[in-house]
Amino acid sequence: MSDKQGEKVDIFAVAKAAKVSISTVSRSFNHPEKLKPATRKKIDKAVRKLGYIRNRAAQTMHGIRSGTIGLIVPTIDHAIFSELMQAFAKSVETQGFSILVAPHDYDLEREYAAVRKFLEHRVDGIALIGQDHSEATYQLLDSNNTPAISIWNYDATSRLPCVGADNRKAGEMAAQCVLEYGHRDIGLVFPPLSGNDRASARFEGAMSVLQKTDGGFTANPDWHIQSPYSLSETKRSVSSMLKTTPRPTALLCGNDVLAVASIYAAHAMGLQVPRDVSIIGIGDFRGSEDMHPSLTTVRLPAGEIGHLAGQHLAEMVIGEPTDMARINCDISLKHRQSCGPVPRKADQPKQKKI
Amino acid sequence: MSDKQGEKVDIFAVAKAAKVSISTVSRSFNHPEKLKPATRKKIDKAVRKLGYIRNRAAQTMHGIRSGTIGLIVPTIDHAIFSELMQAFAKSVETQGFSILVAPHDYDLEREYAAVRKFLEHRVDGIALIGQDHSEATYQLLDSNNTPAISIWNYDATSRLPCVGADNRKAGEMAAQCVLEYGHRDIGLVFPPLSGNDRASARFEGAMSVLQKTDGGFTANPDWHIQSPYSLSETKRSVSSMLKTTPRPTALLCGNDVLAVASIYAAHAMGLQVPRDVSIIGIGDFRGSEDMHPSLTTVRLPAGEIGHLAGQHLAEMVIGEPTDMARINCDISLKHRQSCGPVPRKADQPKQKKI
DNA sequence: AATAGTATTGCAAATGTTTTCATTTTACGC
DNA sequence: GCGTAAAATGAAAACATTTGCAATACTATT
Repeated sequence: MSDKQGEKVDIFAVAKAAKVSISTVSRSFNHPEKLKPATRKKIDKAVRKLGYIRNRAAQTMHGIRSGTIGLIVPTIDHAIFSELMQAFAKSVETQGFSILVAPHDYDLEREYAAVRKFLEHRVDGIALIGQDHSEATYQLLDSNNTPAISIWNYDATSRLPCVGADNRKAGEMAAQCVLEYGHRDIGLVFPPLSGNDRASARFEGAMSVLQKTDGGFTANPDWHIQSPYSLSETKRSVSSMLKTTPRPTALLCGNDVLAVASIYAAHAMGLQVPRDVSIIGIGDFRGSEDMHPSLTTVRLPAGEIGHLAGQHLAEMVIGEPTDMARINCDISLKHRQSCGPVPRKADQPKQKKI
Repeated sequence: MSDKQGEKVDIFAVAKAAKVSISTVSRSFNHPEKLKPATRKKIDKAVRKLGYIRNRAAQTMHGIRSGTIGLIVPTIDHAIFSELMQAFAKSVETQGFSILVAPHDYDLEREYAAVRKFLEHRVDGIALIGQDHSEATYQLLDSNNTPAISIWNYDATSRLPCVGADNRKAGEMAAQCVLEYGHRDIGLVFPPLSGNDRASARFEGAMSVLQKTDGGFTANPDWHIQSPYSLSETKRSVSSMLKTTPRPTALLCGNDVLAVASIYAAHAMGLQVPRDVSIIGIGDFRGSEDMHPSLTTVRLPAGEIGHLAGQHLAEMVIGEPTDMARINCDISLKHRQSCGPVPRKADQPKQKKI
């Protein structure tokens, strides 16, 4: 394979070894069809002999694309973004791009910093999660005419093109589902809403449906938990909620992680799901279907969203400046085992309301 | 903030706007202390007015570091690598690097391709998972004197510096644990071993301990499953293993995903864990501790490994060429609920215990 | 064999920075 | 106010490529 690397091996070294000019070497990479086959072969040989590797930085300087796309996520360490990232990465990779990744820990200042840094690297495109971004971030993107896309939340009025699902509707569907099972004593388990338009939209959707229920939804403040994406913390707070008397007969969770934690919390205190308490999530993360009991949830197709987003952004980068597109991916209620009808009165620990 | 972007805004534009030379502008970024405060202020103003963003590609061409580090993982979409990636990303980020990520789907050819691509981008360092890589990959790394590190598996004879845990020992500890609970009828649930030195090492470790058990470990071929990282498939095959008569009294799983799937499989067929069957994993993924029953497992500190690896690689990039280091992170057995003593004989097929 | 036409190849300018070295400006002691 | 050292700035080369244009080498046609 490669030779000693004592000398730096650049396009000049290759040219010299192949006894051609550097222009010809360059062409052999960028327009191989313009070379005489014999020349191409000579160059290939020299490249292999020297172990030459092209320098994209030098190419980038010519206004040629850098071949990188930036993906900025709240956190890498979360099932839902993992699935998204994987699909996104694969999809842009097939178009020849590499991806730069940065987590910002739900901090919009850090998100801005990440965008800036990526622009310094001259990424060809940038993908952000959701629509909650600082004004500075939006302006930076605007003024730099770097293609950008927002992933995960569909919003017909988004400032950036977006590929995502309707999180409000997801909240509505989840609420609808528990109502249809007859529940009225419903606990809410959501992540912190600020700076997180996905969670906010779900919450609003759920509340709007619940509040116009005439059967009388009980909005008990004790039954409304705000919990971070952490199984253990969520378990703790859900446990204490389930210890109230009476306790809610159903838990509507802002995402599947919280729902899974809720199920564990219920199990740990000896309650059966859904016999004693029904639990519904939003997301349909990897594993939600296979757990026991399997989790009833509103499916948001993370893989599909990631794939489409990647494809779309790549097109924006490569293709003509198309008009701004917004893609709304279908969501669907997955009826599984964790939701069931309201427990009979006798089953409850003490009396139930009305 | 920024002005109209009609004209390209480069260092010349800034220089002109600030009425200084480009050298001065460049210095204001790289050696600000060498500028007269007044000049610095003028330049800052021009930068802000024009919305200038430095071009790292141009810097990189000067042999200056690109400020990127490549991380190549088997898959992004897997809890264990997520945690690792997050820690790694944060750790190199504090040193000012951005990270390029590529998944290779357990395909060493694709891993090679990813390394090549990253080298074209002139990454300052490369991190790979484990020690199983193609010869071509190793040679490429060698000849390019780009700092590289191998993460996740500690191996005293590794070709690259490594930061990881002793996977063989993890296998031994898991085996030791189930033996100490008295189990002899032990089922094995592992991922495919080829091209995966982590899983192979665990398997070998486990087998070596089991085979020198004099109580008589039963190596039943029906009780040895090879299953991909998929809850549903694993559930299926574990279910059928648990239907054999007699069935194993304990399941030793190559990682926590498989262990969790095994627990779900057991639950789904009405078995209790650990009353009817004990289950142990390896990894201690996020969630393993909080599930119900909590998973007994050998903890591999993914976060710590990722953090140390990032720190170490950054040092290799920035600092003097230090001698090759290998870091072995501690692992520990987490005794939790999913493992217990062997069920009394009477309990096995029908009868309930006590 | 000469000519036109075309397929290859080479030259040199351009890309956006950093840095060395030379030059100019400033400050300070007398 | 002058000389000198130190501080600040500028000019130009260097970095590794791509590409438009010019030059050269073929091919086919007469």
